[in-house]
Amino acid sequence: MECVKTDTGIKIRGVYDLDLAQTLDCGQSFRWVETDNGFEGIAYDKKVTMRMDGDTLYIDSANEADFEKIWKSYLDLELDYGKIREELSEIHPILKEAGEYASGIRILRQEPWEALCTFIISQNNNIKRIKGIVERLCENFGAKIDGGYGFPTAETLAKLSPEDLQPLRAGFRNKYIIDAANKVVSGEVELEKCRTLPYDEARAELMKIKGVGVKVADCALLFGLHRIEAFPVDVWMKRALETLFPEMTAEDFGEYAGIAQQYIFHYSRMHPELFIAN
DNA sequence: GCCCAGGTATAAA
DNA sequence: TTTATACATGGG
Repeated sequence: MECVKTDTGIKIRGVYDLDLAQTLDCGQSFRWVETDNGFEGIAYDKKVTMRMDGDTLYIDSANEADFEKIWKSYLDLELDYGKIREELSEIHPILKEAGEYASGIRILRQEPWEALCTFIISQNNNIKRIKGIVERLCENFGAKIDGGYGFPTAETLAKLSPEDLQPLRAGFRNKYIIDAANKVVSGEVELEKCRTLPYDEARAELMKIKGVGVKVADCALLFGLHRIEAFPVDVWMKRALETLFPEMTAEDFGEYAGIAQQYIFHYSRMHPELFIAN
């Protein structure tokens, strides 16, 4: 993997197991939009555009320092997903097939607070509307950056009341967002501790927040704190498990359960006919 | 109008 | 411990 400067940003040669559509537009992050030039989005207060050409990743509006500091980690480029797919393939033949089908998915290392907040918004909601609410959240309360708005900090939101979030049109989730901000700022919930806490305790830590149940907690752990053993189960995944892996539970997927979950989710979404029976 | 969307809090069985 | 219902909003 080698990063060099270009006219418009940087390019990185030797990037494998990465498909930007599968990774940036699969419901783990809500701030990426596909344009003519690639995927445009904001993370860590930086706006960039990404596109792939073979094994080369182009990131426009980025520099080499930010690649080392932000984007290499954000795209999880130092984890060998090919090797992980091999290990998962041993667990179950369908997992092998799902992995091959969605081999360009990576688990983003998003900012913990952003992941927590966006998945609170995601409950009983659809991706299109989630993206709209997140966009309004950033425009209204995020810091102005070059080309857009960063994700608002917990400190900023903790100063507000649920009524102040009315412009988001997020409905009953407003009070959950404010509760999360308050508990993160007061230290009652320590996000960083959730990186190293035993999984069950990390989950319980996040579930102190109103509006955070097992699903939202698991998503925040997986996508915000890179706890890749977390295996978020929603209504769709529950059905996929019952149909495709009737003999298995979430724990059986092992230390890479979160990656397995993403493969299964993508695979099952692309093969809805498997579930018509229900 | 009705149903649903990568759920959760709450009350009741 | 398990099961039913409300919750805000917007698109189909």
